[in-house]
Amino acid sequence: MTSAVSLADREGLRAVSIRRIATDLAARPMSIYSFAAIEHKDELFDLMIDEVSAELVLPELPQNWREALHAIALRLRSVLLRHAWWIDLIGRNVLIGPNGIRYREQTLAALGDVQIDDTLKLAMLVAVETYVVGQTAFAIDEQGATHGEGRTHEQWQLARESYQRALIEAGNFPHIARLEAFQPTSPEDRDRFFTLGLEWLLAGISTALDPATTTGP
Amino acid sequence: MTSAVSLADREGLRAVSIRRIATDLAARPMSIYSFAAIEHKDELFDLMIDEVSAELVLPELPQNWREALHAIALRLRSVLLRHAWWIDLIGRNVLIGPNGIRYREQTLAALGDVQIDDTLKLAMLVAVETYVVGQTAFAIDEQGATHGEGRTHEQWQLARESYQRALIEAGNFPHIARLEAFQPTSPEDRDRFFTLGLEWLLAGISTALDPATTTGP
DNA sequence: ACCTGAACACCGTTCAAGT
DNA sequence: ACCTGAACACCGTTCAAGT
Repeated sequence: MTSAVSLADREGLRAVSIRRIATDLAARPMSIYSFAAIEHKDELFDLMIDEVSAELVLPELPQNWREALHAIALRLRSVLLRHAWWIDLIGRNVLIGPNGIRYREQTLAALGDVQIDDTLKLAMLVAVETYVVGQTAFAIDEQGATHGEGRTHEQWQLARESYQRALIEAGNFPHIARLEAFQPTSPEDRDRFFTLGLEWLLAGISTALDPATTTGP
Repeated sequence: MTSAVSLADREGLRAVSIRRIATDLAARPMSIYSFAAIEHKDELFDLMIDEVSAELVLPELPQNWREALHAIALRLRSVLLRHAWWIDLIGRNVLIGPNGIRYREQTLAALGDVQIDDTLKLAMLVAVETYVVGQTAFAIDEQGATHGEGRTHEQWQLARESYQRALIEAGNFPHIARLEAFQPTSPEDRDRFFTLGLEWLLAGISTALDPATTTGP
């Protein structure tokens, strides 16, 4: 459902309704069920996720496992940021469609030549993937892309700051006060946090692998 | 809103409606807005999140930074699993309430004695936290706690397996076929994946810290 | 000025009436 | 047997009527 995806990209997941899509397609609400071959609205979300999953597959995968995982992580993050509504479905819809499988095959291929236990291999891929998902959820949350339904982003940010400043001044929070940790992060901060953490995770994975068994330099 | 939290725990976030809560409280729908001091339903979710955020705060924080981060990560995971609906809000509602601030203060305290750049410190905390959120989203997704609205979990699992088996057999996915990677993971697998990845991440963070500056042994 | 019930503008989905 | 429009059982929120 290309139209559903672009609708969600533009107006958020809340705007995606059977009736709205029907109107956009100049069809009747009930026609959507037969047209998209779905029984419930949730299956529409599955289709949307599979559609954007196609964007996850890289044209070429670096030979070196670490570079490959790095490239996969960056791509996943950019796709999730491009389709921020995906985060709202992250606990509900497993990657099960055809494109999801292609993506899974590629992630497995990234560690294909590494000679380790299969469970460990899967654990490494899951660790990187879940890290990226978590970081992106944080980024989307912080950028407040999905907040400004009633008020603008600026208004929301202002309300948050003054509310929190009052809370912090009322209580005893030395670490927060020192760090000014409740300042909303900038996009640059979020990029930097993401890259730093990814490197730490990959470094940890690297030490868990016997260097002799890897294909990389 | 204790009643809203327990309702979400029992029946999922979808069941949480202004009208349903009003009925449970033997009140009129519109009374909820003044009773909970909210202007929009989204603010009810903020209140729910702050309520369960109280469970994040540990009674005692280990002195050693690595043990402290480990304990914080385990607690966050268990709270998120106990209130699985939280994942559905993960991209929408920043932790801004009073209890969220107490939690933030404690996480900052975990690295309080470590002598490093403040931004780096924040990056480490964000890395651990987002990793836990991502892993927990994966776990909730896999356990399918939120799926069984129409069909039971078993039916859903079966449908998923046969659908995917067909897809995999039709295409050319050597790595998936070899690993049987699309088998749904067991709870034990998910626990193991979580712990392994957390150790890798903490190991990576550890190497980024000059060992001499840490307080641990 | 405050409260509140009816009303409005939406939902997803059922189901019976029509072909 | 299939399609489809009306209807049902919900939503969040507005707003005017009542106090």
